[in-house]
Amino acid sequence: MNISSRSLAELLDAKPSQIRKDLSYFGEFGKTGTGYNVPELKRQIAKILGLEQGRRGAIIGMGNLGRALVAYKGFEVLGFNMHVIFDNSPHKIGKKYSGRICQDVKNLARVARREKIEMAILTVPAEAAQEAAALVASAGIKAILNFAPVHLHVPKDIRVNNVDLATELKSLSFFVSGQMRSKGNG
Amino acid sequence: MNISSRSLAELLDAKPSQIRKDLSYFGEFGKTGTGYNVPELKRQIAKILGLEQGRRGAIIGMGNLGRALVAYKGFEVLGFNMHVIFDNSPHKIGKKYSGRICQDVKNLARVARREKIEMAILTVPAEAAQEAAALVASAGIKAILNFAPVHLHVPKDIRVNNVDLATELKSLSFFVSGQMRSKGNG
DNA sequence: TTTTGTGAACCTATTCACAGCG
DNA sequence: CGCTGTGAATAGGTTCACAAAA
Repeated sequence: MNISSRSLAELLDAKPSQIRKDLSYFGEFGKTGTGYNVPELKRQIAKILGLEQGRRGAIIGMGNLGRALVAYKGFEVLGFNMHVIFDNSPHKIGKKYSGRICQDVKNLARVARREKIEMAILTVPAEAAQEAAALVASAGIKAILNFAPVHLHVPKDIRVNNVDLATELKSLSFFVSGQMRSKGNG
Repeated sequence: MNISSRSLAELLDAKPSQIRKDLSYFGEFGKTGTGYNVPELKRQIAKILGLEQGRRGAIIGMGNLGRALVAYKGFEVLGFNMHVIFDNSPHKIGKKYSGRICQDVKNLARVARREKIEMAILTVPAEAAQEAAALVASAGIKAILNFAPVHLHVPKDIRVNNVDLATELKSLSFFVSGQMRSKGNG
């Protein structure tokens, strides 16, 4: 099964040249006149993203959002195992969520080492986020997906991706209010 | 209470010139030698984002994530009312979630008009997302915050902001795998 | 002084356009 | 032919650096 940069671009609504340029940064995956072999391209992208061997992560914060994420089945098929869960509340530590026992976040470093955790999802309240991030950092975890609406201060070898729903809604509000130039705002 | 572009930049970790340039697109909010008056700046930004009068939204899809979002208190303080909720399942329609009665998504257009809904949060399964987006579009709603991991095809006067957790995790995986140039990837 | 607002300079990203391969 | 990969050309975004304001 093959696909051209043109079809790929239609699917993602982008320009074909963008697809080709982006892929060209990592290798030559296409065949002139034919396009890209889909299973092969998929394999190559998984390799680029470091998803071949699977990645293990922890979810910190068993509030509504944290519980929703533990229950979510969609990560596993991509090679993510996000099943080690933490909280700081005595009411939650030891309880099971989606079949996993909630651990004390104080033990993050120890458990993370044992479970080979490489990434952390932060679903704690805003007030608790910076402290949680510090724990993550001192546990040697280098990647954080942060849902708390605060800017985290972390050592610069740690990557933080923020998912800020309030910002997304503000962006939509700006669009709805009708003052936008034309293209995307953040 | 005043703040300089320098302090603001430190807080957000950005360059001061970035702060000043960005604000300058919308007006002259600062005082030379003094900086920006904080409450005034806040008011101006709320005005720019169209948040003065508050915005009303619907949440479509009462799965784990949808229920977590209805329960979330953090939107209201920003001026968002996201309390009209929908699903397509007979098991959920008529049930209460965080005190709100779940409506049949088939009635989206009628309810949206009555409730002056301007934005929609989509928390439906991937397979249902395109159909839900079509319903949103025909209800006259022009802004969508989409949590489903699919690219939505909508009329071009509709804005879609995507929150794709799988993409975020892939981005972190790429970082953890250690092949990154130095700065941010999407 | 201090600090804004802004052209100019710089840097990065996107798109074009075409040689060359199958 | 059809289509990729890629330099060259554009466009877009960021940072510099300074005149003017307080």
